[in-house]
Amino acid sequence: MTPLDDVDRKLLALLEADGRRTFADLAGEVALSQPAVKRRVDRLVAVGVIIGFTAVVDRARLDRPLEAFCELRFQGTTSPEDMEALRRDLPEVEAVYVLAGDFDALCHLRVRDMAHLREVVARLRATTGVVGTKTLMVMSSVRGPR
Amino acid sequence: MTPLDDVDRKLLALLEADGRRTFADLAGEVALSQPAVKRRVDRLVAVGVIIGFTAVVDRARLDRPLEAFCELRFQGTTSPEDMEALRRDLPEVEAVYVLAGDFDALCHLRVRDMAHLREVVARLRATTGVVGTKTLMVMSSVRGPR
DNA sequence: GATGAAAAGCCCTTAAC
DNA sequence: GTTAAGGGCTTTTCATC
Repeated sequence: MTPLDDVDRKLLALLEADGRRTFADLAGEVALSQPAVKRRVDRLVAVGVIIGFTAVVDRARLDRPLEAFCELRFQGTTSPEDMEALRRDLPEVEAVYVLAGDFDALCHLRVRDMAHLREVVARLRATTGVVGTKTLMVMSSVRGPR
Repeated sequence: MTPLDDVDRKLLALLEADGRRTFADLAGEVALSQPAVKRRVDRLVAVGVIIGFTAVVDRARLDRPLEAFCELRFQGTTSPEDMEALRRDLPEVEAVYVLAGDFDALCHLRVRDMAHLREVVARLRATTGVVGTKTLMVMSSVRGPR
């Protein structure tokens, strides 16, 4: 596949900052015609560099104000795929990171309140292969589009 | 402010799944007129439930295959705002989580390679207030829309 | 306070080059 | 990569419940 050029990179940056910018608008920024921009963006999606477009929702404001990380230790027979399965099985798990080092995985959690967190951690600890956890509370966080 | 109803929640779910869906399209899904949908979405943005719209870019495929976390310890005089400033100052920092507990903050990092990671961690360690770090390498991760 | 209808203008998309 | 054109979408205004 053709490598990305500077125009593609500019388009990525612009669409990362505002995923709803119009092709007409983007065309002006990169000094290209509208159809040319559309073809480039379509291609970026097709090759998977752009996974998709999404609304960034503030879950804290919506329904899950509490955020935490849970470091997990698994027994030696557990595969990375089994660890990643936590994301599929528990809706409170936003992400699972399989680690090299001390702990085997890191779970990013979002919950309604402490009782909910207690319940989720209990479910994690009851998961096959999990032999230990260490939970870290998040007091505040920053991310999303710059 | 008016609390969110089921239509708002439906719109959020739809826009999370596809941030570029048209208002006309959304209107069909929630059985409302186009202007009504636009007003609701504008309101969700205005009140901050929708932080913004973005293209989800696969940085691993693009230019930063390596992912890591860096746990940070700060001296007692450092404010949470100062910790969060790392996200603004270092482009390799995807997110900063201010923690309650052992470490003071957790940085999510994305880098090109090990040399790049070494450089970023060095910059973190050279940051005012940082007195200790512990870096965790990510071997694989799962997240994004289910 | 929120909605629907209508209209003008802009945007998207396709086709042709 | 460009231009051109049709159709669709967005956005504003205004009347309504």
